[in-house]
Amino acid sequence: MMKNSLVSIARRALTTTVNSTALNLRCYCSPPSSSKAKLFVGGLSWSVDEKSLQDAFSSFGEVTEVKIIYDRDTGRPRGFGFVHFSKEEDAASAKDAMDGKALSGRPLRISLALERVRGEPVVVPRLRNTGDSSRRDA
DNA sequence: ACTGAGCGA
Repeated sequence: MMKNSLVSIARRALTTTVNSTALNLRCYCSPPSSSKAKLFVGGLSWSVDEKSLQDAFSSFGEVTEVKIIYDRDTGRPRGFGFVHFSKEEDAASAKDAMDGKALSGRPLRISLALERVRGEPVVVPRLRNTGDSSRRDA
């Protein structure tokens, strides 16, 4: 029970980007019970399309939404996307079935999509201290 | 043309 509660704790993925002037923080939360029908598909070939993913995943269940993430800087696909299923079990089946399978000649990495935290990414204007040594908080 | 380990506006 208690261990299950600990496991149920939402894990946070923190991406820290250190710049000369600012520190960019992006937080993601893992859904405890909801939005499990959302799959993160990584390792996608840069030549893959949304319709390809939809066609590949619709074979396992009803795909409600398919979106491939493109880089807004270069305009090229980052190589990963998100697939929404109407049923969580179908999403899990598709994940278990398509995970490790090669699409467009490239192995796919499928996992539960982490839900991005609401709001905009936290941007810290400046680092308080470089911290040459690990500081202990009282 | 080449590249990649990554969670979206």
